[in-house]
Amino acid sequence: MLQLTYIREKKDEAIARLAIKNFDAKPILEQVLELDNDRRRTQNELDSLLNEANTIAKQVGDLYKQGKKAEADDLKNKSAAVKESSNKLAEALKSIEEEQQKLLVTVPNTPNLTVPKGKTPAENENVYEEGAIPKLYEGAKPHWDLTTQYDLIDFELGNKLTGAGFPVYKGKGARLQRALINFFLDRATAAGYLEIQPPILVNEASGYATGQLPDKEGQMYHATIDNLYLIPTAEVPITNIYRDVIVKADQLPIKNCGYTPCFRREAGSYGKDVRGLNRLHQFDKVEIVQIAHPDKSYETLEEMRTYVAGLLRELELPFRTLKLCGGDMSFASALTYDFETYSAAQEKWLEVSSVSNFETFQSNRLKLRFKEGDGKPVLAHTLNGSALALPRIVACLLENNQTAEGIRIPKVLVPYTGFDMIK
RNA sequence: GGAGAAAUGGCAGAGUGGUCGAUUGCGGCAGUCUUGAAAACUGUUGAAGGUAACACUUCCGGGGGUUCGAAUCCCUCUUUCUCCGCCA
Repeated sequence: MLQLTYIREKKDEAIARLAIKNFDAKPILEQVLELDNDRRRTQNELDSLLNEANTIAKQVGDLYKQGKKAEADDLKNKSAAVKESSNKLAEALKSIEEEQQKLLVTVPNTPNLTVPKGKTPAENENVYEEGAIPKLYEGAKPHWDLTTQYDLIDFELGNKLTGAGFPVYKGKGARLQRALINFFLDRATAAGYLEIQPPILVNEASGYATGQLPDKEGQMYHATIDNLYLIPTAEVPITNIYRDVIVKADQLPIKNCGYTPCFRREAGSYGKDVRGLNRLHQFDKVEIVQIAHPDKSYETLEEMRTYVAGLLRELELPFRTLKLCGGDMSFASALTYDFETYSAAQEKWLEVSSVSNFETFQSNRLKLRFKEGDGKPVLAHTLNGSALALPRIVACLLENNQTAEGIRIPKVLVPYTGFDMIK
């Protein structure tokens, strides 16, 4: 959620920046500001009425002490009238605030000024590319055939147990999952991230604070009996650790990482992109989260970007980094880098990580602030990224490393898998 | 799941209807002293709205109520603790 003071002070800048996301902010922001004036005026009136009521109450107390009962009763009547009008104003204030809030939550984050204009993924800016596209041997197969051939992942069985998009990993397939998770967690810990193991169900308040609710409600699995949501990413519980928290400036940056399964309903996704591991309802991911000083958050973003690139390099996967254009960015992000690895048998790039700076967009809803010395609390910047999501990495590893003799495991993973070939 | 107790500022812990946003201690910050530090002493120290700055308003787990007036009384929800039951 955008900060009201920002809209108040830099409305035109906000409108210009939101135009990069192809969002016409002018009418909404103007309405928000109008409501803001209403709100302040109403609050002022209410405050002076309450002041009056407080004064009367004190006088009544004094009069009783002095034994002047008749005068006290007089004042009590006066108080009743004041109370009636203050109640009315309080209600008006509440509805103004609600209306304003309703509008504010529909406004996306203002993108960084370096974000390229554009509407579709085709307009994302390819900022970096590394690694050679592998040439596969004759008879190479897509991963969904390899997983069957080597009995690594059983999609049909998952379908029986739960439904489409819930695969069952078996034997070396399961071991490869565990290896990747441990590899990612070890690397993150070595890079200074504190490992967190959060709950994978969260309450409504958490969903709201990181922005999954109310707009993306249909994308989360909802355990209605207890009104809990299955997390779509570890970002939700980990970022919510800092909801309503004021940290000290010298604690920044805060670096957390966590492995969790992630659950996504993926309502509205069809077609060949959902084949095999490309799009699942349940998948595993290690997430990295940072809370940074506003002056440092873009340095932090670059650091995270370098970190993710390092992981892909170690896994020997060809990858590229895209700076997302305004139209392809998420609602909450100010700047996002996507990482894609090349899937050699599918002959296409697959998104495996997304690293974003949210600036104060999340922290405003979270009320996540930091304090410098005796200064006033200031909203911190939040950032997060996948490091990494497993399924598409697995797809690329299987496809790119397949040989007539079997599938080769990258060197860095061998200590974790305990085998160097899947035969 | 049953019975009882509790929820107050970063922490501990007073406060049971009237200058209580809240005594006090610890912690934090600033200063005095010191070559420096510690100790001691002095001062300061919650958040939100509002204002040019004050004023002013709101917040004592959440919500509602009683009252001229609520941290204090009532209702309700949540959470925690103790005992019992069940259990990976």
